[in-house]
Amino acid sequence: MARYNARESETRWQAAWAARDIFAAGRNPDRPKSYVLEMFPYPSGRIHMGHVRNYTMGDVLARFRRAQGYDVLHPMGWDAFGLPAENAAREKGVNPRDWTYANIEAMRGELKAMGLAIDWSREFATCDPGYYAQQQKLFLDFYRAGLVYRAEADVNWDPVDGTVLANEQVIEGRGWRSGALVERRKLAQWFFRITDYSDELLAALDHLERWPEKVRLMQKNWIGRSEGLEFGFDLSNGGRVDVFSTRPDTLFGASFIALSPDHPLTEQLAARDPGLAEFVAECRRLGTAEEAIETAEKLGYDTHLAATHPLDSNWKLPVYVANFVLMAYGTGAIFGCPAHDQRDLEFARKYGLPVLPVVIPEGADPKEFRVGAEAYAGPGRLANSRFLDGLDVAAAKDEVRRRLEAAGRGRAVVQYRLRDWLVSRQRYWGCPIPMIHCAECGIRPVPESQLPVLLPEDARFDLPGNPLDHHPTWKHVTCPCCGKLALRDTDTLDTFVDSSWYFVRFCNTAAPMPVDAEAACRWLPVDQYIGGIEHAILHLLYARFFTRGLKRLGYVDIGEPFAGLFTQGMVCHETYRDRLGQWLLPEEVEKVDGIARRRGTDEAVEIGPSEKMSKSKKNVIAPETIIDIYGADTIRWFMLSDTPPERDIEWTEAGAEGCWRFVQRVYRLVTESEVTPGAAMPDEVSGPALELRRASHRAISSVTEDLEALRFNRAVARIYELANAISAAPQEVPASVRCEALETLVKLIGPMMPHLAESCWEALGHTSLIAEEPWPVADPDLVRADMITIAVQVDGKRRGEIAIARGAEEETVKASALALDGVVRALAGKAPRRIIVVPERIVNIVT
RNA sequence: GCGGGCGUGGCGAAAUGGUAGACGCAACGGACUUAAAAUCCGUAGGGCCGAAAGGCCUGUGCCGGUUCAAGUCCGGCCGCCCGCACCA
Repeated sequence: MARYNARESETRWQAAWAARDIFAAGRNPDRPKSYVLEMFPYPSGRIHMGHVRNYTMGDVLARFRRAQGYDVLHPMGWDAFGLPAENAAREKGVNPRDWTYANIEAMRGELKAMGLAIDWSREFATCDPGYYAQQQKLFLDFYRAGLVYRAEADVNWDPVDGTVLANEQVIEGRGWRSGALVERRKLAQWFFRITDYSDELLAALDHLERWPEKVRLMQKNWIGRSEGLEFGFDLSNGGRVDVFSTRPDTLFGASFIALSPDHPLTEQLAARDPGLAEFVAECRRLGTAEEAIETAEKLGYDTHLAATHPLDSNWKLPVYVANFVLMAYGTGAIFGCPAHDQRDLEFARKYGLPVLPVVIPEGADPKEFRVGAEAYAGPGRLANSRFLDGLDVAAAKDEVRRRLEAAGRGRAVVQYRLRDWLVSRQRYWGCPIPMIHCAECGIRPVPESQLPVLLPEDARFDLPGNPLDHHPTWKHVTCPCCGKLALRDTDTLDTFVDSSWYFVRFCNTAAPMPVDAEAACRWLPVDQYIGGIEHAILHLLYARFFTRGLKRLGYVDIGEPFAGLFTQGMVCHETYRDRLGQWLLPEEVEKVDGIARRRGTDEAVEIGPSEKMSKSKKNVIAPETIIDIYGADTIRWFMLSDTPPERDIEWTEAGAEGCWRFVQRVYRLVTESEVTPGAAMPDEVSGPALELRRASHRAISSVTEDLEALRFNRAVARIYELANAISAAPQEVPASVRCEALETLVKLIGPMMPHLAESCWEALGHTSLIAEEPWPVADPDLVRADMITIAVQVDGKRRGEIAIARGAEEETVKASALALDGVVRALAGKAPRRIIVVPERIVNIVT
């Protein structure tokens, strides 16, 4: 029996593709283009199953498009800057650069073993000086265009590691590595002015039709647009405080003013009020951890200031500092209307403040309506509000706005939750920010002639803090303006900057400027982007912003970077624990008759639920191991089979074996069939031969449709059906028909199991590469059968089926349906009242 | 709390309002084999009747509705998952 040798075949075909360089993009400028991209990996050292799933999907699409006649760009690169390299340097004494490039080397080998149809000539790493040099140029362009600025900001400062931490790296108020309590520090930092595009980033979401609804929604919420009124209250100390409200209609229900603990006025007051200073300190200790917020009591501190109601100068409101008011949103101060805001209600109840309903639900009596434990946030008519009484909410909002605007005390504003993007990082392994700080001239960009600002290779990692900052010489430069001694900016850019334009650079990785306009025009936007949902906001929003910046600068002429987005599910596996509750690796466990034991012992192992593969739970399978055992095509087939691509998939040994068996089965089908390549198809085929031809063309039709829609699991099922039809075809089927079926099968598996397909194609007598063969086209006459089987129902219950010619007369259909035994029995002599015939679908006889 | 998604055999899942469970995994029976592996053939939602052929009932989380016809559409529950969350 012929055995398929995956290892030998895969090496051989990978070499054959490389020798002919068939995956190079841009070789067919006359063809339509297709840019297929998967989110590039961080070079951690090894590829994992998530990568395999992601890159398999992208590869199938890239190969499918190529076969369909597109000029395909399908590149690969490395998101290579970032903290892990620096940590490795601190912990193991290696150079971050050496560590990173060694990882890239290892991972490139693993990716190549997957047989990906990638144009490797375009490969780059974001830590290549050739890339980050261009990024520095872009940073300066953005700076000159007003899209970059420097400002003081509160940041998470880890006093032990001496660096700023991202929010995600602060766990319960402590640095994730050092365990030290994180401090809030005000530091001067660089920002990208993403909020310039708040409205546009929001509005354009509606046109991203090939993006998952979920991602668009998440971005929408993140941008968080709300319309309201900003207006001021005069204070008894002669000052004034501005508030923002989306409910100015409830202004006559106001009971108090609340300032954020971080409000400038709070700071000013705290300087002379130790009680307030203590209160502010306590608020900061509580922190912003989600759990703390959820359970924290509404706390306030009475400043004993009085605020004058803007619509009634005799009305005074108490001014509190409250722990629930965020400086980051609106103006950092609110007016509290307890009757119509749950949070304000809780606060009012605690401090004995009035709760006056001013919006009365339709049908309720304004005199009777009371607010209990729940604030009323619904629609209604205004009451207890003087000239607003009787108006609905919208009209009341308008009226308050009109009056406050007329009085010069307020204005309609649109608030966004989105904040500018802080890109400074006090770290070594990133793109240096090309700025110079001069005592005389201030902050000056590094002149372009002096770009790139390269990272020093002799940094030390044995000290806490930023290695660039305590490098003995690197930061000392002369000012480009006055020539006096000055200092480099020692911060590096957030690595999300690197990934915000890498897909643009792929269009021409050798361009002496950041973007080769002609190449960008040819390839952009990315037609299909594939990656994990975890980037739904950060990376995908930053890239959308960056594209707009690039457009403003004239580098690109597209509105959106990614025309199509697909977010794939995670790869999961069962978890295992020993008697002591310690996690076990899958290879430490063996299962006999469904009972799990520690391999080589009789120690019972507890099988836990299937969860995302993670090092901490040890439920990981190394792709390399699977490729070694079964080959790349098996692992690729697994990733595409059974589970819809957007859902989580569970890796199982049995499933992998099943895939491997199918690989062997296809190979056997091809090599054990007697086929005569090129034999002429008989003019007339009928019976089983016709059925097989139909099966082939149906498969072409449905697999094509499924791949277009990225429904890989359905495409796989259709391919199984074809394989089953070929197996089941009787001897008498002519070799030409069998050959057509086999060639179809091989072409259809081509994008999914490319090595197996090449071997089979060769076995069928071809000397060409299937990777260069066009995608098959279905004959519509063969896709639609002449004879069809339709179900016959009586009163909606299935009672039989009839085989009938397609396009048969309705009367004929009715007659055959009524003649069925089952129908006669079910009717039991009753006359049908109505017979519904849906052509080619169903007959329903209603009594 | 707000927003979104999902709920179908032992499991992963299919199903333009039109034969529910395609296809795969696991399972079971058989063939081949000294034996095993591999392979091939067959069975299979649940229940009942029948020697069999076959027939009947029931079935897509629960309750109701629309329709000749509902896994699919509408209303109301229940459960699970994800995202956001003191956003004024």
